[in-house]
Amino acid sequence: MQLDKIVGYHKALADPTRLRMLLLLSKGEMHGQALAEKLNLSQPTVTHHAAKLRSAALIKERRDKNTVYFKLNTEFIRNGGEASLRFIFDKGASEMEEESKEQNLKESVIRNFFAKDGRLRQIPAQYKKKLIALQHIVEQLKPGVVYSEKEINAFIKQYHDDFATIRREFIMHQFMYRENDKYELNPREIWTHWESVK
Amino acid sequence: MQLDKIVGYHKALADPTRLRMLLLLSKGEMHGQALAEKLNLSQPTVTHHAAKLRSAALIKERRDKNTVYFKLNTEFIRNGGEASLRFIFDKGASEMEEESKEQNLKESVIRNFFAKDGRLRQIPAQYKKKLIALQHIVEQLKPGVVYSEKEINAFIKQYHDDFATIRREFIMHQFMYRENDKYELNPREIWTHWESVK
DNA sequence: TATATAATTAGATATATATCTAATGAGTTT
DNA sequence: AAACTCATTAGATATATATCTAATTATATA
Repeated sequence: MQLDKIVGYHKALADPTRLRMLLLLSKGEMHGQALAEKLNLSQPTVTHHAAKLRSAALIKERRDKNTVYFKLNTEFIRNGGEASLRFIFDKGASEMEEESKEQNLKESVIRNFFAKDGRLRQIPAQYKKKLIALQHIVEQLKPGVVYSEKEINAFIKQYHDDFATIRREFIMHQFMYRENDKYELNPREIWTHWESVK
Repeated sequence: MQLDKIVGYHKALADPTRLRMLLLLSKGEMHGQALAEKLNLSQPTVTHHAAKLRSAALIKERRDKNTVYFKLNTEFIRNGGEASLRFIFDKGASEMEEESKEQNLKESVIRNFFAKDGRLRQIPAQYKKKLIALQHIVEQLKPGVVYSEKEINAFIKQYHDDFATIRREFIMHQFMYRENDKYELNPREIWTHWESVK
């Protein structure tokens, strides 16, 4: 049971200093020293908070020379808050100890929505099943590889003709990360954040 | 929503025991003893957590005889999560008044620190005034243009001989942005320094 | 009135964490 | 190589908080 992920998410946001950091970053990326100065904190304190925000997937970092720039993980923030409480409502009558149920569902989705040749028959309408199908496809991409939009489209078309929709869902649900029309897989921790809990 | 409110909201959700309470309550209302038993906790501990959830408006209570029943504050939970992060993307309205107040200071700094030929007499020691002087200079650069370090140095030397210090301050205070020795103006929203984040 | 049940408050303790300074690391510039 | 700059790690400290037991309060019933 991954309550810990949700707890971590809210812990990251349960501190005024970190909220102020996010507020500053909402205007654009900043490096550590600038943040420390704006917030009247020491650099180590900024590092401390940045680590928490990063491990909750709320910010991303980029390094230039020896300075590190932080910026919001915007897409995640937009979706994360809502997702973090969905588990309260989406949870059926089933108890927490039934994690195997998750596995069954996964297998049934793959069995029923994917043809023998591996193509996706149709995009599941049900939220949970859709995520499972998306994840099944996205797992065929290689971590760390930067793909062009063309490449992503071609890749998706192997599975389904509506590549535009699926490509958008990849971004929407944090399976991938897009910058300047370059696509890259997000780390697994980010896109296994919630779905196992609901 | 105020910063403290948001912090309180996330603090309430930043604990596994409280999440499990919400999960239990999502199936229907329960009284304290039942919760204590289900969660393997003492009654006082349940009281403790219930108080936190209540003051974050996540649950409501009802009393019958001498037992207290808890239930989810469903509407709030459905809306509150989204709202709690919207502040990051909204523009703070209270910052507007501050800006007019600072206009006077700005004029006085430009009057006192810049000579008639436009050169900077000296770099102000006071933090706020220094920022104003830096901004006054940096505003002469064109947005969107990528400058080399040589060009930046030459540009600054029109205003002051110590170009190295001022160039560093440009970066430090987010007026400019450096990547691979190329310099570029940051968008104005980033270096509008005098809205402090309290 | 006395007794029983549920909840809260008080007080103690252990763990977590926000922050600082000092030391170290990593990368750049001279 | 030495000096510089930004970031991180280590270690210390103070505050917050999750949990317990014991005592108290509130309500109901015999």
